[in-house]
Amino acid sequence: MSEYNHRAIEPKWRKSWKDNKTYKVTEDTNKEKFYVLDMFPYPSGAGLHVGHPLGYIASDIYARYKRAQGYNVLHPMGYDSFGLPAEQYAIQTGQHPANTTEINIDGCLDSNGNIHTKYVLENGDIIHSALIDKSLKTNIKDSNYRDNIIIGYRNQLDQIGFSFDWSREVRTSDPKYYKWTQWIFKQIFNSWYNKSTDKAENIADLVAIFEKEGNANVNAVGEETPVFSAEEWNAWDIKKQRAILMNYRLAYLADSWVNWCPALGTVLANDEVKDGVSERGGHPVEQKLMRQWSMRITAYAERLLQGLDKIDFSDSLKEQQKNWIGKSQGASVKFEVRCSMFEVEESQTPNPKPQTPNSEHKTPNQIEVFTTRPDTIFGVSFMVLAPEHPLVNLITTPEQKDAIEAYQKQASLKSERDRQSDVKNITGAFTGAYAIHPFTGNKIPVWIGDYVLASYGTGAVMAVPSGDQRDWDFATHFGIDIPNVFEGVDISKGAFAEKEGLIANSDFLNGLKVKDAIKKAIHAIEEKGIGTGKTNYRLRDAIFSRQRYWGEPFPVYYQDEIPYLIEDADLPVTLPEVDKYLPTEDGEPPLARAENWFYKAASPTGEGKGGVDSRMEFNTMPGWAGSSWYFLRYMDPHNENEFASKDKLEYWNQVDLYIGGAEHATGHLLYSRFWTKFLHDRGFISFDEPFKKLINQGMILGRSSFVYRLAKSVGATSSIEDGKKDILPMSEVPDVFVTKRFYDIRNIVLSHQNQYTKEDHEARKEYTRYCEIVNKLEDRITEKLKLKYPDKIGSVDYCYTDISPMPIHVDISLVDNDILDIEAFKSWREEYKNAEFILEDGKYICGHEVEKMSKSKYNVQTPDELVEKFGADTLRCYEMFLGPLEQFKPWDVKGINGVNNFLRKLWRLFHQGESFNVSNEVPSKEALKTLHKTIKKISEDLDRYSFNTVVSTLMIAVNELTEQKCNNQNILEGIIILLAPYAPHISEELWEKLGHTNSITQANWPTFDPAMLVEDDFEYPVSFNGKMKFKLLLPTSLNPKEVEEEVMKFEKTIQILEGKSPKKVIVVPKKIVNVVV
RNA sequence: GCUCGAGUGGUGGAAUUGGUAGACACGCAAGACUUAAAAUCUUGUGUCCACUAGGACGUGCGGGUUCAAGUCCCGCCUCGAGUACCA
Repeated sequence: MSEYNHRAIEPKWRKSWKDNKTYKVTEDTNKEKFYVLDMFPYPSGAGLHVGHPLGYIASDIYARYKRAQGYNVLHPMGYDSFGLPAEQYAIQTGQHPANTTEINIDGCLDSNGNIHTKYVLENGDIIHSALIDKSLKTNIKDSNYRDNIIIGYRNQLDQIGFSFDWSREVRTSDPKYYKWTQWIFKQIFNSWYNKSTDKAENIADLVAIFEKEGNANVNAVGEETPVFSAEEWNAWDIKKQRAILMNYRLAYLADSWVNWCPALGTVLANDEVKDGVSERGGHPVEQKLMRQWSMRITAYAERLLQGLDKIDFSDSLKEQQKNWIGKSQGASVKFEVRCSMFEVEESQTPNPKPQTPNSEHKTPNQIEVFTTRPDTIFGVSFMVLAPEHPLVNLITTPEQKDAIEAYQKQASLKSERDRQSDVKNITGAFTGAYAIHPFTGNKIPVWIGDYVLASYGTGAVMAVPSGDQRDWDFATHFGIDIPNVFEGVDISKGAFAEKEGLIANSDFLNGLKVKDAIKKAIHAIEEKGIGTGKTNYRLRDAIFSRQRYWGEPFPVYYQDEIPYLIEDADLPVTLPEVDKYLPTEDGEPPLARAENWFYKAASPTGEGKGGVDSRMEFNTMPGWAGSSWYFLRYMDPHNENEFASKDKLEYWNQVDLYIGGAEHATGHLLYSRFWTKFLHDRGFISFDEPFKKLINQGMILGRSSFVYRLAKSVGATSSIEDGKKDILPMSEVPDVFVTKRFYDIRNIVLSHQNQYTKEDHEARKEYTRYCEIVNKLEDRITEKLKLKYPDKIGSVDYCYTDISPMPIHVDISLVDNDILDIEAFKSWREEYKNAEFILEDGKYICGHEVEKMSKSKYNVQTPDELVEKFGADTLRCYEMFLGPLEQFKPWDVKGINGVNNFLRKLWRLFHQGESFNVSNEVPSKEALKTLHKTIKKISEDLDRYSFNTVVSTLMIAVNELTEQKCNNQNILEGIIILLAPYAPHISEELWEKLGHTNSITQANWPTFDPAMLVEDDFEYPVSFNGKMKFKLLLPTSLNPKEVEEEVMKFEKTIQILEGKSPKKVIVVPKKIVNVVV
């Protein structure tokens, strides 16, 4: 066996690793730990394409590298297995999502490659949940039925040779796992956020305070709650007490405006909505007021922001989180409102309450606003309220009532999306009411307008048209005053929004710089008692309910519509069986279909009694629930008493390296940081950031191939009188495909219609030539058709002159090096079997384009076929070799041969002819130099996560050793240890052949010895005025002065200087010489 | 619009702190082996001029700092990502 044969080597070692549990890891306090984690996947039936394993390969390499360095490495994998696709499929087919999820993960084939009988019907048809393409009926008698069978995520992953400790696998949909998701929910429910200690605390402590002294001194994050005394609290019944506590809980039930997606039948979190449509599926989303569970993530806004400084995430990701949190500093100010209606309407309570978590106490005759520019308060010439603002109905004068109501109605009909796309359209209505300027006493009109959002700040703004473009536009549109409060600035064309310059026309702020004016203004506002300095966040509380089936049930039941928690002993609350996975007729979530779903246990704590009046919660938790803490469960995945033991949590601690896609920037990565901080606050874990270092892998894009089809039509050339009846059917006319050159040349000719450069002339000539070929072909086709269908009317007409040839995606498997396999293409589709081709140099050249990989573009490359053809080691190296991990890059199979050649070349270093052949002689100085510079470079590269350059370095090493004809055992052993993280199978095989009985995964990373790289000579590049002219080999022992002398003596120097003497000579030892002339 | 990131041969990319631009690989071309093909090996390959020696230009564009700039600074252009009435 002298040739490298991955088909023999790779299965052998994968079996060995499995049998010997090579990658099983236990807590070993003698070793330093290292935790390498991948974002776990949602297991879809479509399986993996080459883009998916990219991050897993990188993390696997890093895990293996750290292991070789002596770390105890935790490197687990699992599945985020709750999710929409399985549920949508369940709705369509009635299949339980647990079944399809299992199929997608485990696959349908046994170890011999035969389908499990449970997926085969009596007549041999395969049940369609086992098929990748569900629309294709497939029978086990079909010769290639395996092509359409789900291989299973796990099987696909296993082929690539990852070093995951699979004994730690978790699945979020496994009741053993979600038991603890529910348990964590209970902790969050039973917690409140104490602003004084700046952390989450047990709600029982809060109850104790209420019982003792009421809530007057409680400084908590939560809904506005009227002050009550201990006596009042103690006198209330449990229902009332529970209702009050809901204002404080970190997981709370409230009526909130939510993103309702009718097509999906559920609400979505803000990060699940993109451009006004759902991220998954692109369905429209509307605002709806619903009773929902929410998580009070806003309590953590500041800590989530500050925590970013402690963690190593990319700048762009930190930036995204910062924007999402959206901190802004300024002041909140109250404006008095004068309105004759007040006396009449004052007693009425406003409703419905908008979602304004930050709003302070308001009496009905005040409008509270938030501003970041209190320095411009003298520039206020009107106020604007959001149309939904509760004050609007109270302050509107009778004369304006109709106009206001009409506007409110119009605004409420607009979806979020319409509002966004309608930014330029300025709309609003005057309420008839006036506010009083707190400093000037001027009357300022109060308007409503939908450019003010009900959900941000207080839902109202003080409009400063001179300093804010939106206010300026509004004022200009409605003819409102624009008082200028900036010194020497022209505001006739637009607002001046810069935070620079001096303030003018502003009484006590005149002549101050913006920064100073802000301070002074806040001071004055506070002194007057009309407001305070304030910080606002854009971050909203996270909606935690989903009206779906396939998610974690809440550990919650209701009595008198008050929620109570299920006892720990009764966890997990498992998903009940339902007849359909759809909402009920009255719009309740699918879980409401479950029969007799009540909490039957009597509660020992006396809160809620259980029984048939204790219905369970019908909502389920969102996708991010299970993924917010899974990295903790890997530490102790089988623990039945705790989510993970304290010791193990302490040992494994934070994730040292986390790799995954950037699409989770504001979802998963923010939520898991939030839960980690919460668990830290409540003393369950010792750290408050989950991920120390994060790398976002870039997407691998597909390289699509195109063929160009000419437009065709069938025209009637003869009349009916000729005795011919039917018109020739279009499908009988063969398609004509032109090569890429025709397409290009046509575009060139058309884009330069009136220019007659030489190139254009050439292009025209070439184009004419092509057109003639097309004409001839057309004649030939017409003749053929006439013979075949003598009694039909019509001739073919190719519209190459006025209709552009149409680029059509063609399956990349039919194209090699842009050359189309014409025969394969003809049999690809029935409609192409008679197709004709216009070639160039006898070949059909396809066009290409880089786009996202997708089935519909026929550019998907699966790892399976590459593993089959080249081996997993080649695939692993190639995916890394492609370019920097973070970068988006096109997939192109062409280069994979080069990487495969490298492994074969490496194999040959160990062999001579047919036999394995390594020597035990003392290695040459050269070979040692090659080895040690490789050790140095690879270690440095891996330390900075430069995965691609490592492959090049290994190639260089192998090239050099081949050149040196080195087959020295010591050297080659070093090289394969360095290679092992990238190509573990071949390394294990060669390691074994070198006589080792242990696994190469136990070998130590070689140590770099600088002495091996010491050189006697250095080849100095000598440049003149910075331009390199020649190289000169000089002893490294020379000092700069001596180097200069040697250079000046050298004949080429004298030649270049032409007798002139240099102004200066710069010598950087062992780097460069620069002669300045 | 705002924020962040990126622009280097025919292609993917390398150049880590300012110090030989284009490593490594693909592709292409020529040659060797072969009846032939595949595989393998050898050589060449930034552009232009000279086609030998050599010279000029060259990292999106324009300027600057420096003995020296892909790398630092200023101003633009293009592409990508995120975000968008956030007061």
